[in-house]
Amino acid sequence: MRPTKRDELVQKALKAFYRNGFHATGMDRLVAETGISKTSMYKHFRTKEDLILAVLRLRDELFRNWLYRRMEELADTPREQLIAMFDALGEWFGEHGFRGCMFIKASSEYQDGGHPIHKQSADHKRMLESHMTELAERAGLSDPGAIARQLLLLKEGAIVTAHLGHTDEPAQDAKAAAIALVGRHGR
Amino acid sequence: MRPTKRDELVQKALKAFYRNGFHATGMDRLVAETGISKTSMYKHFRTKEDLILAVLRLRDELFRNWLYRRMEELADTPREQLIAMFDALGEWFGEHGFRGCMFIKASSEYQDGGHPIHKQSADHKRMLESHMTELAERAGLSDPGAIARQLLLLKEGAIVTAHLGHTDEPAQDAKAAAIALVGRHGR
DNA sequence: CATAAGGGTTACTGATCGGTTCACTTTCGC
DNA sequence: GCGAAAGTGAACCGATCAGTAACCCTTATG
Repeated sequence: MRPTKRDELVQKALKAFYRNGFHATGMDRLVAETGISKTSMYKHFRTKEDLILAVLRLRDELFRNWLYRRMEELADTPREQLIAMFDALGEWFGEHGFRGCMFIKASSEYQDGGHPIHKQSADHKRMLESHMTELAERAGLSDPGAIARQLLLLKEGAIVTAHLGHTDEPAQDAKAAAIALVGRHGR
Repeated sequence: MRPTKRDELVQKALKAFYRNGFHATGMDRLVAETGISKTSMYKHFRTKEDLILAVLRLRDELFRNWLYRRMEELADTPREQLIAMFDALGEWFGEHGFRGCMFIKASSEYQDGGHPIHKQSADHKRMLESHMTELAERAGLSDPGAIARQLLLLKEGAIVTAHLGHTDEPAQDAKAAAIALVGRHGR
């Protein structure tokens, strides 16, 4: 358990990539922004791609932990927690520095479906889907898989729309839609 | 001022940027793929950014024309046309070469809200919104603005999810959600 | 036929890209 | 206190980045 430079690098690289994009952030810029020498970077990661994959792993962990926890804090029942996802998203959209979903960005810059970065982004979405499906099951909704996928479509749509419009309004729109969808899936 | 090389350049650049991304597509690569000399390119466009803006203008025109027309072909009433949007999207997702929404990509690579490319992408989404709102009004739906925004959230979500998962299934999920949403907005 | 515009060719700029090398210093476990 | 591991700084690699310059070829119109 040696938590030091490597973790520090991944954390700071996460911020830099999130703020500026992957292709647009060169390794030299990373050196400048993180204060970590290039030699060190390449001792921990063979390539920039490896570093990006590590960054995405961290992001996945942080984001899912945050979202799941926030949903639980905001509501008690599984049914209400699914709805509360959009309140949590609204909070995120309102943060200054919000720049959309890192995995959508990643898959936009590394579009080929076979690319490791693209695959890892897809994994993140799949993990979200299975969590939401489980929640929908516990909520006793009919066709939990379908409702989970629909809610996630609203989530992704809200994220990109909030980013494009620099507004957190999509969170409310998505929440209203979510309430309607969950409502009619009966209990 | 006849329509020739300039239009040809924009069309071919559109394909190249769509396939490979903006930062990842250099001007030299564009020369190779389009067969048009760099000198010529820079006679028509002062910078790469100008070229990208022209590409996005073309894309906006092509995409909106295609979507609106397809919606009209697939359904007769405004209400049904709103739903048919997701059938049209499903067709798009199934095309080989589908790589998601060009404007989401653009705003992912040029994240700063003040950047012209980001702004133009936002314009595209706004035009979609006003069209869908109008359609919702003609359909006699209550709160046409809200339903239009909700349907567009489903649309954006479906696009990114289809791209990430290499499947056209999100179109059906989104359509089912859309039917539920439009249904309860009564007439 | 002249001329001018549109386009092409080739080579080039300075900056930056991802990645490597080398010589050296700091930190830490034993 | 010694040696290995970890980290640093700076120079350097070939390739590519966006963009420019100089010169030539074709074509259409007067």
